[in-house]
Amino acid sequence: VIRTAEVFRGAQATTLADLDFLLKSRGFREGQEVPGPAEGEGLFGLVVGGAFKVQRWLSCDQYVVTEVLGPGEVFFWGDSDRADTGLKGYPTVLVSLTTSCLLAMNLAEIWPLVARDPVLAPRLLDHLGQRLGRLADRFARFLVFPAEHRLAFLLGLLVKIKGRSQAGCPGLVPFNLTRKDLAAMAGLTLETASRVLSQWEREGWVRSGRGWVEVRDTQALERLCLSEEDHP
Amino acid sequence: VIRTAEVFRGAQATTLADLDFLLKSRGFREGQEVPGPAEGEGLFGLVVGGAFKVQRWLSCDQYVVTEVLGPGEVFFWGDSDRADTGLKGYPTVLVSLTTSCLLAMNLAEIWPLVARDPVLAPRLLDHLGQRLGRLADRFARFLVFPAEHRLAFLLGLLVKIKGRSQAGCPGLVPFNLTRKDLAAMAGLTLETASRVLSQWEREGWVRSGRGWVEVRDTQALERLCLSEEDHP
DNA sequence: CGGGCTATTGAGGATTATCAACTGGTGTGG
DNA sequence: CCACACCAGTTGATAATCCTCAATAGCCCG
Repeated sequence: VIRTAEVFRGAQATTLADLDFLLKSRGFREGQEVPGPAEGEGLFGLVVGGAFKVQRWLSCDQYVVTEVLGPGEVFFWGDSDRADTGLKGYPTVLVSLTTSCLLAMNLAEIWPLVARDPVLAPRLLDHLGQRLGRLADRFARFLVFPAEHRLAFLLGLLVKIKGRSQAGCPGLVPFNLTRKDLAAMAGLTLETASRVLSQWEREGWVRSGRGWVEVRDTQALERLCLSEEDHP
Repeated sequence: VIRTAEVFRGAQATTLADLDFLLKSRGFREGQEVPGPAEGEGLFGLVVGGAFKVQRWLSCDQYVVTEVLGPGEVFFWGDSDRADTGLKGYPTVLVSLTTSCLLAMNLAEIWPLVARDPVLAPRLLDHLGQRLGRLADRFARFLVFPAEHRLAFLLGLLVKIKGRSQAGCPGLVPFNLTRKDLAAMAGLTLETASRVLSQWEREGWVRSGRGWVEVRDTQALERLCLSEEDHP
């Protein structure tokens, strides 16, 4: 399994052997929370199957999903995000969106491997760099553009995550997704998310139900994203 | 200069020598744009002095500032952001906020150094990880919280960047900052940014003028940020 | 069958964008 | 040195978006 991961491709045999030994596989049911690292430690992980949302609590009853990690993606979960950054008292958590599988190890133990294997470091840096770029993109869009654009862009990202449940339905988001989740990812309330989806359903662009969404007209949604960025 | 940078601390002597040879120093006047990498190449850089804004264009007349890089911060500027990600046609640019100095080199040439030096990779990964975490924090806040919170949080970040012009004025943002820039960083229009600042000026919490802002009551602004996240 | 959760829909209101007019400072060129 | 344009900022009126609150319907589970 480790060998097939994009981030580890081309790594030395000894590195792969060490990873084989260190990384522990863990399964998660839908909606289950990934236990965070212990005090003063960190967690390094790789998503093998399924998907996880990175959820940031803003208050006791409100959260925002900052990222969705699909198969092949990696995370560095610092020791409680360091005291000075982040929303104090409300930590970041990882929650599985569907039946998922994860490989995880102590964060501290990855550093010797990174230092020793000349392939690993560039791979991981590139991976993080891409993530930073994508988040900056979403940040810019979601600050400025209206609800329709945000949801359309978000669905465009979500359907690209490959999953088992998509067999035969290419436009189906491959995991459970309530209106509340969608709203938390787009920075909206579930009411507005519901309204936008209802409108799109009337247009015939999507189909949706309790906990699932299927995109039927990808181009229509792409037009909603592009219409506001292109004025040449 | 290279030796004093946090990201390079503890690196091998040969690494530092190589960096010394590869990194070229470049000065920038206020408002000047950093020339991007050539087609198919990339740029690796370290901010030595001053500050730069990472500016993302959304349309021909609107941009958002996704990050502000201060002294000691590093950037990996990919080859035109890769075709599949980002806002097509409107690239990301780096613009200096004040008289600034930068060390830069070809991105491709950093990989051998990273692969060889066991200290460098963990440092850079940690640096990027922190940046990702901070951006996720801003993302969550700015999606959900109102204008006052966003601006207060933003000013809190900006005054922490150390600069020459702050000598004697600890609350002064150490570079030129128009209302338009502030608005672009907070995802607001310059009118609302102006209104909020005027209000704060009446309260005596800030002072501001043409292109500068000084925070006089840090705690008042911190209260504006905290009031909405803590409901225990 | 009832309780809880998800989703839908409506009305009202708060926030913020948009448009517009205006002020004052800065720099430029005659 | 002054007139001028121009830019940054301010302020007001209006409008649009989206949130909040509330009521209701449907689905799943015990």
